[in-house]
Amino acid sequence: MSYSISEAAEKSGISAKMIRYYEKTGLVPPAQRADSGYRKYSDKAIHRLQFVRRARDLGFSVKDIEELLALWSDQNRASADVKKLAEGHVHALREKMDEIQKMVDTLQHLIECCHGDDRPDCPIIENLGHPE
Amino acid sequence: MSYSISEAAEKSGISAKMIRYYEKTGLVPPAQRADSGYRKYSDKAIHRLQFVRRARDLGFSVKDIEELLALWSDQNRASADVKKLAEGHVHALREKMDEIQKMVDTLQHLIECCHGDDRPDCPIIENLGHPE
DNA sequence: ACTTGACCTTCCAATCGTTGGAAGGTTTAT
DNA sequence: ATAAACCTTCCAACGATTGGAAGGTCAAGT
Repeated sequence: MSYSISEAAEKSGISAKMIRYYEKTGLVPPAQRADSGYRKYSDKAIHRLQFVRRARDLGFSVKDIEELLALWSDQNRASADVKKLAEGHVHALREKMDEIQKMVDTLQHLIECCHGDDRPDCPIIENLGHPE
Repeated sequence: MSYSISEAAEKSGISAKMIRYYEKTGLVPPAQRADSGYRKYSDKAIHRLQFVRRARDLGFSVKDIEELLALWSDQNRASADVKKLAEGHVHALREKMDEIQKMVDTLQHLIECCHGDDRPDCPIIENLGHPE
């Protein structure tokens, strides 16, 4: 049994556009083709796409996913390698969160200080103009 | 007194590349020019760049900064308009944080379940392959 | 006066992940 | 036969930033 690209898109949650893009950039192997030139996808190929989708949902970069796919299909992998990759990613995510948290803290403080009425006086604008 | 683009970059914390880009896209008005064609920046122009820098540090998009700059130079602004803009931005930041937090939670759980040794068994890879 | 190095200019390309559209071919159903 | 719903490739845009190439200008040292 094999599926068209739009069926593969539906089953994997990755748009047809992105499936073609992932193929072009080598993240997934070239799809088989029907006589018409249409791509067709086996269950295995779709499973691979689902793996990619899941990894992207967890925020992994395409580059990371390349490594994850290699580890996935490597029966002799060391789980330590997977763990290291995941830990690095979590670390990056935490840094991004901290960064955003700092922004939110600052903004929230300014927002609370702003009366938010018709008058022009505004601690938010003032802070942007003259941060201390 | 006026400054070169690299001096403006140093004083504002925005790279010369980006200053030119901001000018091209209309975020900041075209800089004055010396006879040589070199851009020159007044204290006021640099102040404007600092405003932009500060707003970007708080994560505002260039589009938002356009509005903030307009409000900044509008003596008749309503602080409510500034507040609304800031609140919208904080809301978006919080959503992004929540998204990342969910990723971190999932990943952290998987990482804790992974023994991380030479053996191939790995709950992280398994989850990517068969999420439940 | 001349050279050197540090600056400046514009223009074009790449990054990352994704979406959009155009122009054209194929399949499917009426 | 025809229309709708697919599919193909190719090219462009998003947002913010960086990089480089090719060439002009400035300031200092000799």
